[in-house]
Amino acid sequence: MDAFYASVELLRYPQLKGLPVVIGGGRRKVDDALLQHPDGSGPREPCFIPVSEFPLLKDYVGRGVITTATYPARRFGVGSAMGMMKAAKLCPQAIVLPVDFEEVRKYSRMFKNAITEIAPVTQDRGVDEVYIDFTDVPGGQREGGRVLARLIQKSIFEKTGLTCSIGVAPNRLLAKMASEFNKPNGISIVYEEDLQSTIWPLHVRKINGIGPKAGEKLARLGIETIGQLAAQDERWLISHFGKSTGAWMHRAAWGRDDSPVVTESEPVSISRETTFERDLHAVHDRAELGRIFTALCEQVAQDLQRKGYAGRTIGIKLRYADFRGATRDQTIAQATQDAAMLRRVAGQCLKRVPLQQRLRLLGVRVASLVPVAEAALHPAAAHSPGPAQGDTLGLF
DNA sequence: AAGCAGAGGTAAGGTCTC
DNA sequence: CCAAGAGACCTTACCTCT
Repeated sequence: MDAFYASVELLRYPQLKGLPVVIGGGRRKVDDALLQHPDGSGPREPCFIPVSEFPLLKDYVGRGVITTATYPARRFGVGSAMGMMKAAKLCPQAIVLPVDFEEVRKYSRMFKNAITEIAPVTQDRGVDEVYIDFTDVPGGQREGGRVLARLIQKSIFEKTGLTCSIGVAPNRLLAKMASEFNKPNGISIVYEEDLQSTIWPLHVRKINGIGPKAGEKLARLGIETIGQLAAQDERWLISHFGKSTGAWMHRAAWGRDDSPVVTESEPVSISRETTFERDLHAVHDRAELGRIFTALCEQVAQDLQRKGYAGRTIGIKLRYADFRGATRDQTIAQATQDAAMLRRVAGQCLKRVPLQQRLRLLGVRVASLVPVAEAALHPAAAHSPGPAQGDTLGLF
């Protein structure tokens, strides 16, 4: 989907079309003040709110990053994952809106439903992306897939008012790259024969899976383009990147990918984490950290119950003020989805980590998940959470 | 008794993606 | 004075069992 989070907001506030808008930053839901009449006469229609009343990036205070920027904002150099303060310097006049996850999920379901009505074999890749298997869709091979891609774009637009970009290729690896070639609202077809002409000139970072670290390491080895990567001996790549990654890199550079479109999958872990508004100290801010910690455990427990899972491996994650991180986890005998149990075990994990430095982030994670069928029928069973956890939380 | 190989689990850290 | 949140997967190390 094109600038998904931002495009969803533009449906609600069409007066912002064509303007630089960024989504991200705060933890707020919808900006309540915006939706109320300044004279206090009650709520008003979002589409009638004058552009001049929207909050601007230059007035933003606090932590956070950009989740999505509209294309007009991107022309100022603003983009996903950029710190808000840096973005404010590049484009102070941009309008800022918080993420509305509920709304985003609603449109995510809508566009995915539009796709599966046409092509039933799909694999989720987050809220705004899917892989689609064209193989057995009637007409899926016409014009290399362009006809079907156009049909899908049309259906998504009719049902949601949103645009997307589609890449069609013999496998997922190449399709993903192809989808980047014609944004926004574009279609790109890549054939096997296009490997040398279209793929090899691209930078290695365009391969889905080669991130900043591998990109840097390849650069240090004198490899910039995918073609140069393809020219390397597989054994040499393995010697530098390990058996699995090295072999994969070699295959990827040659456009080879036989991974299937996986339609169903079980989650591996469920977690919640939060960055504090200011860095907190385990001793000095003990009470506040304790509250946040408990709330995280309760949220994870709620997520587990809602999704019907229990887990045996309970862990914490923290980030110090200097951005170094640490994780600890512990596996227990019996899978749980109980907030008090999570808090007890996570509290034990916390004791195993140095807490002299201030913290900026705390997270709670549950893994080794097992489905719990009854969870939906008996949510939050009212059994006693056990004795107070005061001692296990002594550090807080 | 000591050594080794392979499988599987646990733990910690890191990388990558949207 | 910066750098979110959720989740998947990989590597390495260590331990246990066979």
